[in-house]
Amino acid sequence: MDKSDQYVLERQVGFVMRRAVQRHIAIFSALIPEMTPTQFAALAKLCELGQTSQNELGRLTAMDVATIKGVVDRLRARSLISSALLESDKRRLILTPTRQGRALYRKYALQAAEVTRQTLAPLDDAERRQLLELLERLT
Amino acid sequence: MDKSDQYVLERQVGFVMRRAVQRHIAIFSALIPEMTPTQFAALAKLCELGQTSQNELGRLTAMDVATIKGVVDRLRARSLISSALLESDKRRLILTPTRQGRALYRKYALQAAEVTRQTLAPLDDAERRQLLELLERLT
DNA sequence: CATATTTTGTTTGTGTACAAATAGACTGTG
DNA sequence: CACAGTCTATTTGTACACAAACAAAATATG
Repeated sequence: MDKSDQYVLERQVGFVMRRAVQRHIAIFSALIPEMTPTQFAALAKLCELGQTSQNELGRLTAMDVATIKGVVDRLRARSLISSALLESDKRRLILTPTRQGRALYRKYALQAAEVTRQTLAPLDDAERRQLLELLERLT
Repeated sequence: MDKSDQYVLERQVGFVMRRAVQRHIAIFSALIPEMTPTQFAALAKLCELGQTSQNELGRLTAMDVATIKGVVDRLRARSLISSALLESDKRRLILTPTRQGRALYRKYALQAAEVTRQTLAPLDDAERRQLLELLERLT
């Protein structure tokens, strides 16, 4: 038996997750064409907190420093968030959602929950809970 | 109650899957630093088939035309695959793994299966099967 | 057989995602 | 106080990922 018989692409978690993510993103952009999942995650977390540093926002949304910078730059370019250096610690870039940012978040919060619902539509309630629980344990 | 109460980032499938994928990719690149998961998927599928067109390889590995082109270009630049126009249908770019490509695939096939094992390590056997089954149904 | 349609591939542009290098600001300890 | 180490942010470079527009080749259909 060949060593490579152990490996079947379609049975690898990485491949299956990648496809599930692709479908999820397609559903997201159909329901919320105005922004990407990543941008919405950052905006949502910032609205929830009211205010944080760019670095902490990155940690809370699971984005590394370079990634969160790009996301923040694009949100700021659209006037959805504003930024200012913190006086008491000049390393920190403090972010705040603007009025438009908060409005956009409110506008899409229900839609965003609907994205999760549609993504999980092929599963029943118990299966949905199980999937989320299992995925969380992979973290 | 605020509309946005419906939305908690940490409970959205998209967010949880994204983090699970991040961990998976970290495990992959620790065990197989020589190539990316995407490159390995393309090489593996091509070795399995022996030969296909770029377009079909993209479909089988769930990559769109622009993505598979980039992946193929990089694999070819490393002499892991070769390409030639098909005489009987000059639209098609037929890909074949080189000897080095096949050798590299054989070298890492077991490791790639191990990546899946380590990724699923927090789960027991029944849970692993369940997770894969549930994820597949989201496709 | 002529042309409308489909298929394959390329190109361009935008947006994650992460590693590694750099710089400036803070903190802790001697 | 000095300064080594840490933290925050930026920059650069590479690699997916997908939409949209395009060109060339093949196929279908009238």
